[in-house]
Amino acid sequence: MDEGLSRAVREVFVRLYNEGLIYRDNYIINWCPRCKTALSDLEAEHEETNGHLYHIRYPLAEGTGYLTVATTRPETMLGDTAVAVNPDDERYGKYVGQYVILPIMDKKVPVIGDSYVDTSFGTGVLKVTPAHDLNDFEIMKRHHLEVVKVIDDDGKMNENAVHYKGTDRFECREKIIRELDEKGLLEKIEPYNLGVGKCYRCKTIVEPSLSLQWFLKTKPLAQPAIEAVRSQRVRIIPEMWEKVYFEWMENIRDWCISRQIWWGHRIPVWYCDRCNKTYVSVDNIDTCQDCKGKLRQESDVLDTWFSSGLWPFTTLGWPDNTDDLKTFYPTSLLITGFDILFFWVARMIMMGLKFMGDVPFRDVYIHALVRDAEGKKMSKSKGNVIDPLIIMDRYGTDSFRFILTLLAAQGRDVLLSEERIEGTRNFVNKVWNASKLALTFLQDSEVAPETKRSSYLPDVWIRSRTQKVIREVTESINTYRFNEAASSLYSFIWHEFCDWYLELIKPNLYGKVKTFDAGATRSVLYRTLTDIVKLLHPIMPFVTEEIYQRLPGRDTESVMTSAFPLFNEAELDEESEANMATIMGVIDVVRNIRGETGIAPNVKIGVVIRANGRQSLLRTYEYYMKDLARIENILFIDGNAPEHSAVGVYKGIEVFVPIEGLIDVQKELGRIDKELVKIHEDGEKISAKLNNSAFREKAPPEVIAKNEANFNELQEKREKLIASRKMLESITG
RNA sequence: GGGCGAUUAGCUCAGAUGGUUAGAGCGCUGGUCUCACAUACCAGAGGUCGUUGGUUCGAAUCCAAUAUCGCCCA
Repeated sequence: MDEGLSRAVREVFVRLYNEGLIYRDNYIINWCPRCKTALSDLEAEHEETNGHLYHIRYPLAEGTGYLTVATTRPETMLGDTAVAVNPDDERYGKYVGQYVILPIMDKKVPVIGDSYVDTSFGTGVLKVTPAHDLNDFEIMKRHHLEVVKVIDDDGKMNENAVHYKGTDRFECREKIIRELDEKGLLEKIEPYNLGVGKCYRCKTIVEPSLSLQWFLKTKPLAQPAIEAVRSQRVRIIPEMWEKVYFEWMENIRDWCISRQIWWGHRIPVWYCDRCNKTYVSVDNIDTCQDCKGKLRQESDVLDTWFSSGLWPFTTLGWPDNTDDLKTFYPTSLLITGFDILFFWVARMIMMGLKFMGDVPFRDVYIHALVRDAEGKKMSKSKGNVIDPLIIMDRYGTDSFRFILTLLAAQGRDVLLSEERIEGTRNFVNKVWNASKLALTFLQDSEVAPETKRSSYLPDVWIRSRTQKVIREVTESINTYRFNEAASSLYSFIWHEFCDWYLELIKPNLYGKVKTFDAGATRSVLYRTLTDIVKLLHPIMPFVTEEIYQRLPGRDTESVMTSAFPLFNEAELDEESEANMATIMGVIDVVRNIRGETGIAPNVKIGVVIRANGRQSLLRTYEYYMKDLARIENILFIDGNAPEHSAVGVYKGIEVFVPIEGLIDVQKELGRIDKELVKIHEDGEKISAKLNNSAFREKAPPEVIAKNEANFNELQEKREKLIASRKMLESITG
């Protein structure tokens, strides 16, 4: 044990003891017969188990007849010291004050009345075993009953168990049932599901047992800790977990902190065997002050979670007021799993408030749990564990990290399958290949291209989009929505940067188009690639570092030490984004016609565009549209549409593809019809709103305007498609 | 028994403070080895948002009930 931490633990123990918050008492605790130690309530895990409810007859002491008790644990009857009924129970109320004979033991025990007894459970008669059941123990205190322990620390019956002495508790159960049956006292056995407490460490069924242990009074500590979360001095994220925290804290019970194991902080208490005096001390002591007798230190140690709860300040040097403590307490964030919310987080908050007078951390982020593809918790015994090392070996660390981030939606567990990891491996591959291309465009120079403002639309657009992504990612990370950060990056990089931007700058950088300043484009490419690498770095550290190392004129030795991109509003450009949308929209229309009507990819086509006022924009970027949609030539028109052609519409811009000899007219008519159906369905939904007078009266104007605009756009598109359809039809007709 | 959560395309899931014509990845269908990437590219199909009521001009989103599943605490 670390010297400093040991001191701190003792210090805490002594202070709490002196304040009366730590005490030693006989109480029912969870005992693990295998580990031979007491456990806290949290360390006894309750598990639903198929068991039985045994109905046993306890003969009345006076006269004939009996009371039938129902129990799941017949072996404990040897330690019964009473039988309890609800005094309001019409069936049994009259027996209160009488006695029954405890079978096997042949012992007279009283029938008592206690409102704790649930009349609807079992027979309504409860056997009371104060030494082996918490509720029975409480009843014992109310009625001043005798306490008889019948199970020892090994889980075997002890000397109080008459002829069952030395028998294992479960074996004893069987034997007792047999004996009762032989004596005609076993009424029936019913199947019954019950929650059985098991040792969290070894899964042995714990024995509730009366035992002398050390306890921490938790209510006074819990109250401020509840308040701290309620007032948001500590934020638990996702918020849902606050409810769980409150639920537990408000029903908290005293904490059994002593353990009978050989490892741990030994309890700093000394006993004088001669005069029975007890000392509690930070420093070791060996002689009794009163009788000068030799002192014996408590052999029990503390629950490991006791010292863990002190971790946020003891690791910073407490109880000394060190610089570290002054500087770093309270810390800003704790990231942990929900399974130790009570074990650790709640206790750190309690202890922090108690000893530092302040919370140990501002935010607690409860991360998701990784489960297998079926949603099962991974466990070695089930054999469904996905070994991260094997996965990283197979798919790469970056893709493994990326998939975990992508799936880490708040408040939801992560279901992991190899198939999904494949998807992010492909993304990593995409990033690498895209960077490889970008770097070939940048490698001419040793230094970073000087920052230039570009007049090339895709450049302006990608910068504007990059800024928005920077803003989104930053915001997502700040609010612990890591999956949103990952998915923003995924779609931006793949579907905007790679699918569009890189394709759009190739003609300029390969020197095929000289109208735009290639140097400016190179500068934009450089900045965008750099931003992407930095944005991705927290999630994909290895590939990004590899790329960063290849960037000419990078500003730091490693991407790790470079500054995370800062949102720069000056690069936002809505108009350029709209213009790009137009160009991409027109290209999409052509691709759609090609794809759906089955024009072979290697066939170049002619296109006629009625541009609806966007002609100069489209003309400027004509080359790129041709390039990306495999167009031979574009004809801009104002007047009549070409007769024999397929048609598509983007925001009022009509795109005609003359199909003579290219496309089956029926196929094209079918394509148009499909689109008209879609437009009709969408239009219905919107017009239903617009025709509703209540909507027009009560909806905000901007919502109405938006719906109207959408509706008009659909109508316009519809009219244009219908016009073209008619023309085509007349040709075939 | 008490509490919390989930239920959206074949599968896995996104959808802050109600206003979309409900999205993504994988899978599926058709077509491409187009000079970064076939771990790719292009196009496409696929959903009465568990059910029933309610609030509202308007509900996947809010409320209530109900069903199924999961988790936590007794």
